[in-house]
Amino acid sequence: MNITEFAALAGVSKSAVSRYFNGGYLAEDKKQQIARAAQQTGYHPSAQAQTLRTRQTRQIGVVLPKLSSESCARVVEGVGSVLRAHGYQLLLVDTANSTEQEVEALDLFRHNHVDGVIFLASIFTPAHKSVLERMHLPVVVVGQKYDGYSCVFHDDTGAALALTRLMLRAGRRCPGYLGVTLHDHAAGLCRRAGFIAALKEAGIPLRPERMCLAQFNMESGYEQAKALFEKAPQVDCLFCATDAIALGAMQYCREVGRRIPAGLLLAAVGDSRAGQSAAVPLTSAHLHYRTSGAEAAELLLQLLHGEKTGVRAVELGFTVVERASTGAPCTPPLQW
Amino acid sequence: MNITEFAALAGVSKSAVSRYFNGGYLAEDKKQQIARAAQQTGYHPSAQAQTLRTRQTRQIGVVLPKLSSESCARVVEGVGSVLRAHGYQLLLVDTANSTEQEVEALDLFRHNHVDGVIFLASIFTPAHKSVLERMHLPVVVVGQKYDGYSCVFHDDTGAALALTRLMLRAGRRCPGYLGVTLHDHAAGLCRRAGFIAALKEAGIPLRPERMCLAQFNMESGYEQAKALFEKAPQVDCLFCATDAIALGAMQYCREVGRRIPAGLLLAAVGDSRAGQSAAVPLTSAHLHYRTSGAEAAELLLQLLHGEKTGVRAVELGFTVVERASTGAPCTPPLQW
DNA sequence: GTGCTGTATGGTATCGGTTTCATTCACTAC
DNA sequence: GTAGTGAATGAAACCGATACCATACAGCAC
Repeated sequence: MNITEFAALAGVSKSAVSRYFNGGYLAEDKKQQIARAAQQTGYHPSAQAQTLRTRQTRQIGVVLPKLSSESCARVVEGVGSVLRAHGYQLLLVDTANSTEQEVEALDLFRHNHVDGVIFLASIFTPAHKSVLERMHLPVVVVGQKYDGYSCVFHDDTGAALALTRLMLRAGRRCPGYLGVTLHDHAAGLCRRAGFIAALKEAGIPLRPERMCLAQFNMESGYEQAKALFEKAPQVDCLFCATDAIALGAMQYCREVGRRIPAGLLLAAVGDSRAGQSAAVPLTSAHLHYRTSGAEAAELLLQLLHGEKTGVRAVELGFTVVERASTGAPCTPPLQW
Repeated sequence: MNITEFAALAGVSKSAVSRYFNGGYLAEDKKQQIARAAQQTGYHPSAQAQTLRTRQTRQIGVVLPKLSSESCARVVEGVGSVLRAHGYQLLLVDTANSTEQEVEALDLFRHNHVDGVIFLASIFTPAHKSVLERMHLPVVVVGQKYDGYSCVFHDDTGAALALTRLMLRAGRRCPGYLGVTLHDHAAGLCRRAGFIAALKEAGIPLRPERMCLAQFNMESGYEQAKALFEKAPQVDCLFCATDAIALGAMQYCREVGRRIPAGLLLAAVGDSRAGQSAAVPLTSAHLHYRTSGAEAAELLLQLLHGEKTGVRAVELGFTVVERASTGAPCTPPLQW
């Protein structure tokens, strides 16, 4: 059933029907006629035809590295809750941590004419830069600050600083570091910077042999913890860039009999559910991922509605949740 | 740039351009002309206009209860990987566990003319039935068997049976049960049935005071574990419908000093990351969620391509991963 | 009565493609 | 030579809406 048929059935013109659904001058009796007919037939205007004419899809593209990562999923939850409330739908692409697929997905959205894009960023390459520039669409970058674009990001440096500081203030003097690739600006570079700042603040020299890089998973955390402790057994507190890495390290400690927190303090970023109920509940910085998703959506809505706010960068804070892995008495888990 | 302009620029007719992109009789020299022009201008046909004419959106609607649930995220990963390989995009709706929103989302997809729908089902109400019937689209239900529709589901009964059996064979005789609402056919009804079957098999009478219902989260698991042990302190092994519930129970045991596995064997369904690195690594049934997502996508593709396979129900197996919570020596975590 | 404003109306062009159709042409078969 | 076939072509109809436009009418001020 299309608008022409429906209009005939309702005994009015196409224009009247269009005005009924979109607002516009329309006599009361016609409104009622159309309402009745719509009730009976279940007629609904075709979203595609509307899109073709209005050039609005009311769809937002979301590009993310890994959906099964708890943090990503929370960001998307936040994005979705806000956008759906405003009548937008989410077109999701999980790029499985592949830079190539990321660029491909952004390009797809460019052609597919979504109304806007939310990009959960990890690593920025020149290819990203290029595709983002060609994209004549509102874009909001989440998780990193990226000049020239609206972004929502976290205080990764501050979180790492606070956690490391916490461990140093507990009297430890041989801090270790398990991070991720420095190409990842937020999780790699910033968190490392925070760690280093804490050392500097405490007057502790930086020792490269106490720092290792891991992948974003528990297995890699295990491997790198092993490598770290073989090189630097004297490490007495350990900052990890992600909860998963810390859990790998915890597993290693469990196996070799190193006690936490007695022999090693452990802290990480992410505040995942796995960290909460870990062997030794994990001290972690809560990064408010759901909030950053929601905030990104709000920013995008502003761009979409053409409010003259322009490009804005929003930095969100963090909450350090102290648990047993840094010697805190075990507290009830943070409410999600 | 639209097809008319582009055709003029390339020095061919609209029809030729259309045939170039869709296949059809076209002279070699024209093909090359068009290819060259496309290269230069970056022209791409409008997806919306194509959709209007062809009535194909190449988008698949996915309805799910909670994205930040690890199992849901994995299913969606599986769905996405298969569908994207076939040129389909995912339109995601997270219904936040609300039945109302679920029905609303399905209705939205019906009007929005996605090519098909994948529905991660939890609870079926008459409203679901009604909206699914009106939906003249291919639908695949994931997580539950639902007559008349293609489904992919897990052997929930078998998994619960196997886990409970495992604990009983270890010599325990007072099994407890922490489940979820029976309105949830798979996680509620089937897993309870498996638990009961194991008791029957072992000749152990069913004791209602040893069975409690919880919500799908750790906090509720904690509360219900407390309730359970206050009613039935003699319980010496506990089956939980989900990992999160088991982790709540574990937390309670930790607080009251009940030892696992010495004082209580604990097993659940889901094999989450949190369970793997829990205080006592959790024995759990791995349900192959990613696979079920992929399988559902394949089923949907068959329906979309009109292969005369008709409605099919696919049941997937499970893998019991024995860990310390049932007394197994701790094994390395299952590769995801 | 005239001019102006705001409400109401339906016809028609338009969005950007695909598909049908009639036609032409080259080639083969008889 | 003629009929038949398949390749190639571009004009035009079509998909289902919205937006513009010209027009009409009622109410009010002057």
